[in-house]
Amino acid sequence: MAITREPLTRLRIVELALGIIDTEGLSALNMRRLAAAAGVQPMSLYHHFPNKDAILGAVAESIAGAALGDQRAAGTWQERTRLLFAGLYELVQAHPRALPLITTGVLRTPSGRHWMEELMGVLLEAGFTPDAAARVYHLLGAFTLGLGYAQLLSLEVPAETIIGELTGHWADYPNLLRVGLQLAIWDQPADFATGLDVLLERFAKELGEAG
Amino acid sequence: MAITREPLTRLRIVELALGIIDTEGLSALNMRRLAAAAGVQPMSLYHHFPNKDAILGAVAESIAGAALGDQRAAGTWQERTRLLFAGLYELVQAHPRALPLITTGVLRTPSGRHWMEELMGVLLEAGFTPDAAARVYHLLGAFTLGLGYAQLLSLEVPAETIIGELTGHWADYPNLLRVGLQLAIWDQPADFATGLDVLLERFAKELGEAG
DNA sequence: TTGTGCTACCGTACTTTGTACGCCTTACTT
DNA sequence: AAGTAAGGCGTACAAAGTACGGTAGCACAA
Repeated sequence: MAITREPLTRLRIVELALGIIDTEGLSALNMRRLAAAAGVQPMSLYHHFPNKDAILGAVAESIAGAALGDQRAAGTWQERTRLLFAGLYELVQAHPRALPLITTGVLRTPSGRHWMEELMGVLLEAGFTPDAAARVYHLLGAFTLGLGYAQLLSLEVPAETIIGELTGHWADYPNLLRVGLQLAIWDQPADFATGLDVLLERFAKELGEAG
Repeated sequence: MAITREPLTRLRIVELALGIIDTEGLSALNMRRLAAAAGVQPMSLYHHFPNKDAILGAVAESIAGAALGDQRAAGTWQERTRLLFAGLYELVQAHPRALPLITTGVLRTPSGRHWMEELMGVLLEAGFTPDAAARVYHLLGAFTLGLGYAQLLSLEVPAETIIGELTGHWADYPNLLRVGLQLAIWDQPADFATGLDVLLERFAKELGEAG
């Protein structure tokens, strides 16, 4: 009665990899660790992927597909844009530890390209010039990614660490002391919504003046 | 007549490391490469730093010191805040490839802490509650960092690569096609200024309503 | 002059991680 | 029954961080 383990597939490898990344971080993911999680010898992974990079790419694709899958909403261009970026934000929040992957990979996956195409469609249809549409994408994209990196940072360098480094020096930092733990407590989704609205409003005004 | 090379010092190691990071990227920096650049054997580096991480930390400190050194400006709180973030932005633009270091390290260096203390001083003095001050920092910080990561991305995945991946699929992406190269051409500093202004304006309004 | 100790630097070797290469087993086909 | 392809494995090597124990040159006291 042999122990029959789950068969190794691309999908299973990707799922396990994402699990490791989410719980232990990107740097904890290595081929031996991943193989062990799958109950298999390291070299077996290479039957399904040519190398580690390909696995990371597949992880990015998987994440992107799940969050950016089918975003086709109605409404004003503001509402539709907001929805598109809400999807991106969700992605970034769901897997902050995979962010470096997402940054370099998402827009190069089919789902990512679709998302981008959709966004450009919305903006051009609303009357933005190609130039202005690119600007909207750049600014909102940077803002959204930035929030993701802030999230990642708070995972990798917990507030206690920073506070620990400050003990004994509070006298030098009276204002930091006053703000204190507020720096660690953060209703990020609410702030994301605020920032997005403010920027969108600005773009709307520009559009009105130009159009 | 022996060839006398520059003596190895902490400063020299940091400068060489930053040079390698700036020109070849973080992943190109390893102890053997760094030693070779200094004209020295790898283990000699360990006389000046306990390990590689310490070198990276010193690089972060050096960068932070240069850009956030002494920022003590007069003016309205908006002007002072803008100046502080302009410094951060400058830092991020000057060494985009060192961004991952900066993200985890800058606020943990003396210069970074000073910057933070200064910022909190400006905001609290302006009448923001500690809570609101933290919010300003979070949002503007994420925005600024996000732009930095966008810069890094454009270095690591050049526009030609992405465009190359799209050839043959343009029919599927009519809107992307219309925007085309505009996506790669980006007056980022101008957009940084715009974004910063818009967000600051919003914070000013909130302050007015609350105060 | 000789010993003592300190600073800067180096050689060797071990560990971790990615992966090239080729073998083995299983299951299905003919 | 024999062939064959897919999936899995064992061995081995290269790149990179670094522990450990030197050595060489200099300063200075006895």
